[in-house]
Amino acid sequence: MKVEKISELTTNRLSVYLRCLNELAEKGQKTVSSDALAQKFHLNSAQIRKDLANFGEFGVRGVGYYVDELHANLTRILGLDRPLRVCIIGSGRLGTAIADYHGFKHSNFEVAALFDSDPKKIGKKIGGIEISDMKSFSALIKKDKIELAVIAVPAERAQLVLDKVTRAGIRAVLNFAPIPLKVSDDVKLKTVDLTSSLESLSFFLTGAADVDDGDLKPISASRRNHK
Amino acid sequence: MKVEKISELTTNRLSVYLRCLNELAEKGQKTVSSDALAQKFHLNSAQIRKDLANFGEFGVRGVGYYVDELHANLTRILGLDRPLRVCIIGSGRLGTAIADYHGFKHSNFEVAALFDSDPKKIGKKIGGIEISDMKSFSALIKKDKIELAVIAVPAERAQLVLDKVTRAGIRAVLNFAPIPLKVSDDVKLKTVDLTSSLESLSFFLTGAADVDDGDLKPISASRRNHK
DNA sequence: TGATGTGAAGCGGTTCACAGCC
DNA sequence: GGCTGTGAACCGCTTCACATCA
Repeated sequence: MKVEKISELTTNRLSVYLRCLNELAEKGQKTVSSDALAQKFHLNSAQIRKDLANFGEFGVRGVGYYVDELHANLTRILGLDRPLRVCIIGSGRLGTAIADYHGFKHSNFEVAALFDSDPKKIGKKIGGIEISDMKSFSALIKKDKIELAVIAVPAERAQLVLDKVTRAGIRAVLNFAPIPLKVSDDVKLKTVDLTSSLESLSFFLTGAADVDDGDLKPISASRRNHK
Repeated sequence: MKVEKISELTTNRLSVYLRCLNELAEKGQKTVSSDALAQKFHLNSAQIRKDLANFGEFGVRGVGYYVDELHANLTRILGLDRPLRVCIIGSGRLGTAIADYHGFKHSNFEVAALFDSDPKKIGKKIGGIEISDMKSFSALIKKDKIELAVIAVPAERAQLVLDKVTRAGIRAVLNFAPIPLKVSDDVKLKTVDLTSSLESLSFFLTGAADVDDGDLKPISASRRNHK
């Protein structure tokens, strides 16, 4: 097994497969075929087999994939076989909504810190987590061994925050600020741009577009980083 | 000018160009070249020219694009030249965060209604908008001429809500529930999957991946709808 | 001259079709 | 027989390169 270049399209799908396996395991199903999975997501079964084949031969010919085994493999492949601590920067509505997001529970994510620079917010608690001062950012990141950051601050401050995040040694960032950010080569940045998503939907309302099912396909806009 | 098939990748970029033109206009810049735009987003200038050429010849050879003119054209192309009313279904943290999202102000979006089915929440106000009962959904959608819906309810209820949205005549939906949804062919569904986004980032932390700049490229996972 | 608009080439991801194995 | 794994074909988006025009 050799890891070639894995595209983000693939990792996104792996994550979706994993969630599906969770459900199947709960239902007590032992095996699943690529075809059965494909039908759930309305994609091609070869796609699924190819995605998985990037990482090994997990299937059994004539049988399919063992649910538990594949679940364990996907969990390991995605790096979810250990707790991952996340911090959220920006304790406005969006930041606190994410801090509180129940969807993370099933994964191994733990929101370990919330930051803001507004003195009025610092010290308050959201879902059991106290909002910390951005001034202590770097120290807390190291102390709590935080590996992922979510940026939920206004666009104007996003670049500054990203730089601080990078300097603190964090290498994976989910950004909600709708602005092109420059990021160093060894940091992975993903941007979710809500306005852009809505505007794209608006375009489809104009009738100039076919309604194609855009799912498990590109979704939100984002900006390409510094090369 | 004939509208061919426009991909969602293109519409996402159009939205990003538009935001950039806003800034340029504020700065008082009169013209901009595809090359200058390309450098802002670190993408290819031919990409930008091709994106725009789908809709007409907006540029002037030897000069570039007139900022104001292109801004007006993009606004029209994206269907943002009239108010677009949006409703948000699910008044948890995520729903209310979106209702309050300042990023929508610059566009022509107006959050016209917030829905929930929890009697304890109905009647409360978020950012000046009262939370309405899901029971009056269809009636309110028609009365307020709402054209876009945002689904921010738990995964278990998402399909039911989507069906209701569709029956009410809404044809563009932004979904935050991390679950494959079936949708009728004439409705455009976009899914933003936060868990999947984070899990994808987690994969990059394992070191199995190159860090490529994934920006203005596929971002969040979502599921393909019913064909 | 300088920047657009665009056919053609290039590239990456998806689908097909079938060999291989349980 | 059934389903995986995979080379090859296919397809769509991106990039190149250049003709075109102010």
